[in-house]
Amino acid sequence: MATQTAAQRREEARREYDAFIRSCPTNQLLGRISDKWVSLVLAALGDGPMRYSDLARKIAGVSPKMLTQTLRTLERDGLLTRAVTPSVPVRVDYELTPLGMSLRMLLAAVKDWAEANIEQVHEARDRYDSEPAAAGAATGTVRR
Amino acid sequence: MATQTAAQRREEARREYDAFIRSCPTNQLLGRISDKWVSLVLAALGDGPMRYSDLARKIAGVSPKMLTQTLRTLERDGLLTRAVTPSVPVRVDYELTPLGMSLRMLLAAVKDWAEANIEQVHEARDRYDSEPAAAGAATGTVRR
DNA sequence: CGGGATCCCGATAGATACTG
DNA sequence: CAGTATCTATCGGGATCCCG
Repeated sequence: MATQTAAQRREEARREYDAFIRSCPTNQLLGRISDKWVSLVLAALGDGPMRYSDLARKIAGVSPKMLTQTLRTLERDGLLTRAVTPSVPVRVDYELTPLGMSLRMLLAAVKDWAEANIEQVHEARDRYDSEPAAAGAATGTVRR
Repeated sequence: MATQTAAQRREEARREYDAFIRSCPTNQLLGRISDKWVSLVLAALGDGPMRYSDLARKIAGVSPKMLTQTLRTLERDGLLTRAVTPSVPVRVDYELTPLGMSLRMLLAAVKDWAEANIEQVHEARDRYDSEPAAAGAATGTVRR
């Protein structure tokens, strides 16, 4: 057991890395905003408060479970507020907090970059895909 | 079969939504940058070109497979270049393109937001977690 | 109306082993 | 050195049913 395999060394490194990742604000944020539904909820609530069912209709395609789950984590992180009105049919309103608004701004920046550069990305992709895959093309990997 | 269930209607909506999503540059970009390794590779290459094994060592914890996969997609999207030098031991250098640099800037903006606001998020989280879960607390859900 | 609890499946990250 | 090929364990996401 003297000589450590490369895999063993990498596993140890991975632990440190994992610990680092969890404490890294940037990765936490990336994980949050890249969530499939988060950006849509944030966008939807940008026009003002909405009820649960309004959100469900506006986002169209989201299951109740995912909508609730998304809203819960966003509430937990202080990005939106949840107001329950105990009327006869219950009424629940969601509204962005200033912090949520702020995140929405950041998302807008992301959107701007995407719209400004997506064309270049697509061109690069087309170029790459139409490449002869160089000489040899050993196993014939198709890269799709 | 006259009455459509809510699930059926939602499924149809989901198809439209999925088509929309795939064509949405913002979501494409979010998917890309939120990839676990992409941000790390981009960060690593910010200091200049690096060889494959240098990246593997610097990123520490990544498996060969994931590193290669990440590099390939980034190359395909025109965010970095891959230069093979057919010397005796093969040598491969990776370097960011201007587009890649640009994306790195965006990521920096994300990082800035994260570092500026992560504390607020953590505070909100602590507050949320220490809440009595309101009156009634029916099923005793613990929310962890 | 606004959810919670549960089961299930497809996608994928990662370990492992091998190659030019 | 710079990957590729394969298998498996995990896990998010969705469907479904039920409750306050």
